[in-house]
This record gives sequence, C-alpha cells and structure tokens, in this order.
Amino acid sequence: MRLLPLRTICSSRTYAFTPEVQLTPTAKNRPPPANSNFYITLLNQCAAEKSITQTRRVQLHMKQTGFPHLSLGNKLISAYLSSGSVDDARNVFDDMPQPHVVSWSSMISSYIRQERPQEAVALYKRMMIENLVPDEFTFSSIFRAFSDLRLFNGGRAAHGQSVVFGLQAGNVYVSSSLVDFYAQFGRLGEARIVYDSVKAKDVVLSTALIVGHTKNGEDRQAILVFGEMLNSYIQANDFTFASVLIACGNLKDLTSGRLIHGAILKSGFGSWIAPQTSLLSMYSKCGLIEDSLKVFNGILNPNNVAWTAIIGCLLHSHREEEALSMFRSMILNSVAPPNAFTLSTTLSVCSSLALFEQGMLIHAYALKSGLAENRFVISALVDTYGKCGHVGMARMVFDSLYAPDLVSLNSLINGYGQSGNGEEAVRLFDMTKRLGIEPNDVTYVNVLSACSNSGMLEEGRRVFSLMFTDHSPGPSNDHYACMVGLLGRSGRLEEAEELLSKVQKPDKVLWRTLLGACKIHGKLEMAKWAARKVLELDPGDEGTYILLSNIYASLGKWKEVINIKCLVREMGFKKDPAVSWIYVNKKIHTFMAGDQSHPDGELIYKELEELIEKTKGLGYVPDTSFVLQQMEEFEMERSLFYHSEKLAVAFGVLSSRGKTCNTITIFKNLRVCGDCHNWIKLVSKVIGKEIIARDAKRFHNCRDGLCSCGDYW
DNA sequence: TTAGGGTTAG
Repeated sequence: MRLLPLRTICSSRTYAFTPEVQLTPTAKNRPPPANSNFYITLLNQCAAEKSITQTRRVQLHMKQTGFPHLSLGNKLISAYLSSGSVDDARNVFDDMPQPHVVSWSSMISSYIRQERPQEAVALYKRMMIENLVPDEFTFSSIFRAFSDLRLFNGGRAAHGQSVVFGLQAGNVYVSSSLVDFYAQFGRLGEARIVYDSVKAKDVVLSTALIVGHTKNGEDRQAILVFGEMLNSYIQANDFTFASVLIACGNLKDLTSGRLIHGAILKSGFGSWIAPQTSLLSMYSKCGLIEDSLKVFNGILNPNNVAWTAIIGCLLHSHREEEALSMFRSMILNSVAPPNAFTLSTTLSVCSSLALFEQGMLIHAYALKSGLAENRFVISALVDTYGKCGHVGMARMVFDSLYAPDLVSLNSLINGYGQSGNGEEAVRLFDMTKRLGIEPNDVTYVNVLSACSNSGMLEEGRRVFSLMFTDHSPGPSNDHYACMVGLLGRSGRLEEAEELLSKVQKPDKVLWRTLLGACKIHGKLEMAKWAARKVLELDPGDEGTYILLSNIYASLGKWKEVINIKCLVREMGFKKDPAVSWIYVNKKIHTFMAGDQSHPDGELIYKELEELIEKTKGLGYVPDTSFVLQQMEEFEMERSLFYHSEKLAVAFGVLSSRGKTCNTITIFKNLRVCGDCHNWIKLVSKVIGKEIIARDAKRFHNCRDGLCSCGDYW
C-alpha cells in the first residue's frame, strides 16, 4: 500500500476544519441546495425566536451556497429587526438595490425604538430624495423622530407629505402619532384639528389627545376629551385610564379620580400595571397617601415604574423615612432593578433629609449600574451633595458632566448659596452663558438667594438689574421677594419697601419677606403694616402671627405677645415646635427644647453644662433677646441653654469623643437661634472639630470659632 | 399609532 505524503494528510485535515473551506465550498462539502421557500421558512423562524445569531447563520449559509441572499433582503432585514439588531439590518439594507417600502418603514421605526431619531430622519429624507412613496407605517413613526429631535418644521413638512400621499385624514395610526407630535410642541390647536379630521376616531387617537392636554397643563381639557370619547361609545383602554388619571391628580379632582377608579375595576383593568400606577399617584396628589399605599400593595409584581411612583409619593407626603425603606425593599424584593428614574427620586429623598451617606451609596450604585451619566441622576446628585453641605462633592459631580446642564447648574448655585459661598454662586452665574446655558427663573432665584445669604448687596443689585435686560419676561414676584429679602437683611428697609411698591400684584410671600426683615431689625411699625398686608391676602396665615409675636417678644412687649398667642389659640393654629436631630450609629436622635426623653439624657445635660462653661471661658455671653417668652433673667438663660440645637450638639460631641470623625452634623427644622449660633461657633473651637448645622434655610459650617455664613443669615 | 414613575426655587 502506498502511503500518502505526510504533508498532504495534514493539509487535507486543515482543509476539512478551517472556516475558509466553508466559505469556498468544494463539490464534496457544499451544503445541501436550498430554495427561496426553505430560507423564507428559516428566516421566519429566526424572526419568531428573535435570534441574531441564528439569522447571521442563515445569512452565512445563503452566501456559502451561492444563494442570492439579497433577493430575500427584505426578509433578512425583518428577521434582524425582530432580533433587535438594527445595524445588521442596515448592512443588508445598504447592499440592496431597491429595498421594499416595508423595509424602509421598519428601519425607520426600529431606529426610533432604539432612540436613534437622527438616523430615522436621515432615512426618511433619503426616501423623499429618491422619490419613494412612504406608507402609513413610515408616517406613523417618523413624527416621533422629529419631536424627539425638537424639529418642528421637519415634522410639519412630513405632515404635509402625509396629506399629499393621502395617508393622514382618516388614518388613525398616522393621525394619532401626529396629534402626539403637535402636543409635544405645545400646539394643541393643531393637534385638535388633526384629531377632528378623523371621522372614525378610536381609543388610541383619543388617548393621544388626552395625553397631549395633560402634558401641557390642560388637565380640565383632558378630562373633557375623555368624556367626549365615552359619549362616542369608544371604550377606554389601560393607556387611556393611566393618562386621564394624571389629569385628575394634577387637578386634585378626587371625585373624578374615584369615578375613574370604579370604571377601571368595572372594565377589567384593575390589575393592569399602568392604571394602577397612575391611580396611586393620583391618590397621593389628592393627599391620600394611605390609599396610594393600598393600591401599591395590591400590585402583584410591581415594576420599577410602580416602585418609583410610590417612593415619589411618600417623598411628596413628607414620609421620607418610609420612602427610603421602600427603596430598600425594592432592592431586596423586586425583580426589576432601580433605573435612573428610581435613583433620581430616591436621591431627592436623601436631599430632603440631608442624608449624605445614603446619597453616596446611591452614587456608588449609579456608578456600578452605568446610570451615573444620566442627566437626571447627575442633577439629583449635585442637589443632594449641595444640600448635605458637601458642595465640593457637588462640584465634582457637576464637573464630570460632558455638557453642563441647566438643572445641575441651578442646583450647584443653590449649593454654594446655602453654604454661604455667594461669590462662587455669582461666579457660576456669570459663566452660565459661556457654558451655553440660558439661565431660567430658578437660576435667578438661586443666585439672588445666594447673594442674600452672603450679604452681597451690590452683586445682588447687578444680577437683579440683568433680569430687565437679559431675561424675558423680567423678574417675577419670587425674584422681587429675593431682592426685598436682600435689601431688608442689609438694613435697607425703606429701599426694600420702595421696591415692593413697584410690584404690580405683590403676593403674601413678598409681604412676609418684608416682615421677616423687620423682625431682624426690630422695626415694629413697618412690621405691623407688612403683617396687615399679608393678612389681607390670607387671613389664616399663621406664620405671620408667629413672626409678629416674635418681634414683640424680642422687644420685650410681653402683653402683645400674649394677645397674639391667645388669638392664635382661638384660631386653632398649632405652631411647629422646634426640633433638632443628629444621626449617630445609623439612628436618628431627635431633641426638643428642654427634652429629657433621651436614654442618655443625664450624660447629655452634663456634657452640655461643661461645654457652656468652656465656651463662657472663650467669651460666650447668653443673649437673652432670643428668648421668646416673658421670664426672669436667670430663667431666660436656662431656657436658652436647653434649646434643641444645643442638646443635639452636646449629644454629637459626646458620641464623637474618642472617634476619628472630624465633623458633627446637626439638623433643625426651623432657623437656628442666634444665641445657639454664637455658642455652636465657640463649641467648634473648644472641641477642635467642624460642626455643621443645617437649618430650615441653609448650612452653617462652624470651624475654629467662625461660621461659613459670616454671621449673616 | 396612544401610557404610568424622575432632577432645580418658592
């Protein structure tokens, strides 16, 4: 027997196993011959199974067998698009001499689904250039691309084309999409014309108009369209119910909301997730958070939309602790992981309670899950860090933005303002236009408040004057209130009053701001006048009574204080008691004035006495003008010593002793008292640590006897 | 073709 040369054997093995062989088949290894029907069946299967790999294999097989695969190009495109690979589909599409119109429209709608509107519009324009006739599916998707890209004229031109091709009037698919397009640009008039042009309206078209109205703040109109729809015997679906409930919530129209809740149950949508989510939001907006929780607990498998909704509801109902535990439950129990919506909402909870560590944990989660680049998450982080007194961290997150964002910028300006760094706030404001951002109302409120917090009168005046030249439509009452506050705090009460007189319709906030300034400077007559103005606008404004009584108290006019207190009691008002709190060992410890309920009460009072003695050694003199009740001088001092913020600081000092932490952070629900402020500054010097006091308005970072607010707040 | 949840101030 003749042996084959070794090299030949090797090469034959190589031949059999390398992929090149499969691409250049010989008669022996050629795959079985196939016809169109065979590949059509295969491609249908690939599409049904949504498999990119299988579709690629079939395409490869076609090439190997020499089958003209582009003859089934439209089928291939369809299989790739079903599998979610728009790029593979595009490769086939580009190789085809004349793709079918269905392939054009499928490509366009897939680009839109994948949030690639630019490519969708480019394909649509190519259709126009090549004189192709789009079908109804092309039009029903292309308007979304134009609205996503904020290209109103492009969309309107496409509307014209759809009319020319006879595909708009009478077509609910095209018209629904068009109604949505016009509504996205706030053009409800045009949306209504399109809606009216369709004789045989359906549920989708009606829902599109309802949504259009709610998105543009026309909630009453939305409910009217819903009624029109029902009168035309069009049955609402889950989308419709979910949308119209938004309108009820915005209007706080509980009667309609409840009626619709009943209708949802009757029509069998009671267990559908979108209407349920809308229902819980509606109840929360109507102030019925318990009902929201009831609806949420009835959802079998809440998705991340429902979880986010309930977290937001709890936040808006000021039940932040529960909102956070809901977030924890979501992480532990839900199959749906938190998304950017969830994170920004939960960060807002952290921001509201100034929970720095929780905020950092969510930041870490965002980084790990790839959500740290979402603009909502970023701006929520900037806000949270700023409100936690860590404006440096806020700046770091802001600087990580590729393109600066208006909301983040506003949050950062606010962060600087609250921490007493008005100069940086103004510097950022001056950079705004250079960053390509147009400041809005919030920007001006924040920068003016920052000036007010830092006593920057001239800068405040300059910024305010810019509002008349650079900002249309000029300052609003809120901006005037900032300016009145700034002038008032600087002691220029007459000027503040003069500015106020220029406001066409001053609201109670403006008058109350003037009243607040009068309190700082003990201007009783002007205070009485401002208080009268507030009460003319809102006779039940309890804050005004309290402010006025505080002014009398600081001037020692105890008879008037008692009169007001009686009046307030008769009117049934209850003043929010001052509460301070501190986080120690992952627990919140709250204190009220003279509070003895803490388990470590004795130790805390002992610590407090010692701190008071030590600060007296540094020059602390109790300032009894901050006592708001008539009592003997000695009693006044004692009452000052047991203010809630002092107790919280004493507990903080006690708990941090021997530990490495260099900062003690306390919180107070109202403004920090002036005497406590002086005392806390001195305590920071005594213990050699920073004390951060966050009150209702701002941060006080006290270090070495000085405060970041420069004693101006 | 239509839908529910998100960030800033007051």
